[in-house]
Amino acid sequence: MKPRETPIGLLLAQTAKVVGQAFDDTLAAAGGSTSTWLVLLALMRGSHRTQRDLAAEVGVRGPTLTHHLNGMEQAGLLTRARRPDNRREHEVALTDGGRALFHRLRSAAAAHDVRLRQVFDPHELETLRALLGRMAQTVRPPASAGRGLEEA
Amino acid sequence: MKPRETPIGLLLAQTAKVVGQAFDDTLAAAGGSTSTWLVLLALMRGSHRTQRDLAAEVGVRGPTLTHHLNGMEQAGLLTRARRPDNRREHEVALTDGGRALFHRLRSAAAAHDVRLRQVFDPHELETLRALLGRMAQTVRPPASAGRGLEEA
DNA sequence: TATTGTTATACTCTATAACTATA
DNA sequence: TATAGTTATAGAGTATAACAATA
Repeated sequence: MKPRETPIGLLLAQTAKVVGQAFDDTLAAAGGSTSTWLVLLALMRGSHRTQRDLAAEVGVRGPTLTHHLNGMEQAGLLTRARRPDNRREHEVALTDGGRALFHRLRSAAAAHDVRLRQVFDPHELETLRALLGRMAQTVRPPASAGRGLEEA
Repeated sequence: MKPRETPIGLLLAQTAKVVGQAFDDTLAAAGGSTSTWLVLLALMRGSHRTQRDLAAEVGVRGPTLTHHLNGMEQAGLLTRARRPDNRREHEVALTDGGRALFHRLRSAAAAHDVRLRQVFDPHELETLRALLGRMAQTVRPPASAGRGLEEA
């Protein structure tokens, strides 16, 4: 009876749990959270127009984004206003406070990343990136790849 | 201006999110969930005596474990009874239904793992294991390692 | 008193369904 | 009607504080 290796999926899940928790803690200490960080990051990138785009970028559904935006707006991090040219669409704009938090969280996230990187040499880091990238694509084929799993 | 690489922490978080979601879906399709799976796994391992041990093994606090055990007991997956020798401690025992679900989820998890493994050769898999292991230890030093970060 | 576990309560993140406002 | 976003509601997972039971 060979001593079964931990399934790679379980190992990844466990790793993600502790690493993710550590990341949460880091951001919390800087006055934020992972979801706030992801929203701020997407807003700063600016590669969106509608909240739908934004939600997709953050990786959540519309109501979930609305939920986060509500909290962030109340915290004075951003404002929402209907676009004059198409009043269905809402323009989400960061306030100075929002930008300030972004920078603080970015520093915290960067410091966290430095810690993570410290145990890897550049080659390992690249290897890890590549492997994680392939793993992600394994479970989530890049959008327009066709499903072809159950439909054969 | 170099086009900043995605921080490794963020990449790991994103990967974990999609891979974890896929794993959840897999288990849900088999009639379970990740937390149920982790509890079943720990129970089958049997390397615990008290619920405290069990909670630690699963990676949650006491009340969270109680919460899950409540649901699983109601679902007929397990029973709880005070130990005669020390009535403070509760013996958690899987029912036939619990064991059946364990096997079903194990199959589902195994199938999921096969999919994940398909994109890696054995060497890559070993590399990935090693890198993930070191990453986990970076943020969560193995228990009795001493903290020595803020206390220098 | 110390240990084991539960109850009460609450928070975060997420989602679906139904709704409003606009086009 | 179709699209953008919000509201209402719910559920899963987690936690802390206070409690009960047992030793």
